[in-house]
Amino acid sequence: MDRSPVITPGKLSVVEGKVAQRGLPMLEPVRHERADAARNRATILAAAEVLVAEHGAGCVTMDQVARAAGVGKGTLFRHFGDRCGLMRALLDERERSFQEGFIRGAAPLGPGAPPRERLVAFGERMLEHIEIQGDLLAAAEGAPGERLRHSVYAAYRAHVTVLLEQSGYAGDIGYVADVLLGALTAELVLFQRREMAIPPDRLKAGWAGLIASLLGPS
Amino acid sequence: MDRSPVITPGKLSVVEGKVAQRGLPMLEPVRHERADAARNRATILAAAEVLVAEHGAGCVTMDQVARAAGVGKGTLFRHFGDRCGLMRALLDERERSFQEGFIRGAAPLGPGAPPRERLVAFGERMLEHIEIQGDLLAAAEGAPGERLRHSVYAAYRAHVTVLLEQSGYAGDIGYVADVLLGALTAELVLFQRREMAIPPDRLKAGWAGLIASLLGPS
DNA sequence: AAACAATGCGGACTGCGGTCCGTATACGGC
DNA sequence: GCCGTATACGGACCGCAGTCCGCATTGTTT
Repeated sequence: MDRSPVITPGKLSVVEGKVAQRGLPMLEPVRHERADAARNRATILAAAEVLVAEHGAGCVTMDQVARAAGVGKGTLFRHFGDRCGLMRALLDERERSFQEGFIRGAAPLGPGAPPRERLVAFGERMLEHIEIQGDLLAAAEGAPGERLRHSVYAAYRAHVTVLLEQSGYAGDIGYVADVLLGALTAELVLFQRREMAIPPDRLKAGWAGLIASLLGPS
Repeated sequence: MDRSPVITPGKLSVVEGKVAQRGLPMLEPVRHERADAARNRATILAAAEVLVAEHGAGCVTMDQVARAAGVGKGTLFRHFGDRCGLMRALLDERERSFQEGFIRGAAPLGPGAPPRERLVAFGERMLEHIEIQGDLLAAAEGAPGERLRHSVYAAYRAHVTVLLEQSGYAGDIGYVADVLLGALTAELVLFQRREMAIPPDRLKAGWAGLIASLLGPS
């Protein structure tokens, strides 16, 4: 797990400015992905996409993907680390446009609207996202807590934190952000939708009501 | 999975009054556990307890438990269904006394105190519970959503729902109950404690503040 | 006590995620 | 074009959760 660098180059061609979990900034030299590797990654993603569309994200095994893509299993794991990594890669594009929406998109989701409304819009948008990508999101969840460690979560958390702050929320903002994001978990939402048969509108209303209760009368 | 009834008899000797998920009440005849089976269950639990204490809940395999208990693997799965079932069984006793605490115990956790205070006390107690049983709780979590399906969750949910209602909360009580319980998940709390190094006091304060914000000035 | 279901037992077996390492291939330097 | 090395590839291999099914034990009935 430490031996092979597994760079997962999404689109970075320069040193990623990221800092490892409480570690030192990584100033490693840029390592270039080989041409065949890039080709293989694309092939694998394409094959995986088809299989997932066909059988559902939960029923696709890594061997199936490898065989369908015509590559060895090792290649697959080299590129994506583990099963969840592959699923996340499949989500990636849509996730990215989703993030664009609330960072630079139009109000009320994007900047421009008052923070409370943005918060409500964020939740509603996320619920729709889960509605569509539910299976994939569920399949992308790995061991307990992994979700929280990932950069996607950090982005959501930062967003919610800022909005809470701008709303003038008085309590422990970081804490509340985590709790609020818990309401928008694929695990919970899929349960509410499928097992408790709660309609999307009620979830959205519930979210809006929650925000309203929290931030008090404005 | 359907073939063998797997009754998991904790202490019930009469028909369990439970109702299956939106199903009909189960009026099946009482089947009682054979003597050797009961003996084996106890042996297994004892062995598992030792192993978990020794190596941590996450590092104990089912084969290890089986070998240590001197039984076959099949027996183990027959009794507990799956790995999580075994972990839950280990938690069971402590969980039960925990539940006793807020159902029939002394105020402010138990009845007698105003519902808001009971809610705060409930969260604080749960945080302590996670502090102590964290590893086991994490190991007991299975596939995403399984937690929510279990009767323990139903009990917590019912409790929180009632308290919210008694507090005169105006919004969607069921929804808010689920969200609040999300704040008391082993997954989240262990992450906050271990990876974000948030001290217990801040979590308790965060919870209390959250309740206060939600229910407004009293 | 004998015979018969019902229930429980054990451990070989399967399928899957993930690793390892000997071999093949692409790329930079000459 | 040729060579050396960093990089990537493949698939045999491992450990673990969970299943299956022939055999053993229990306790019940007559």
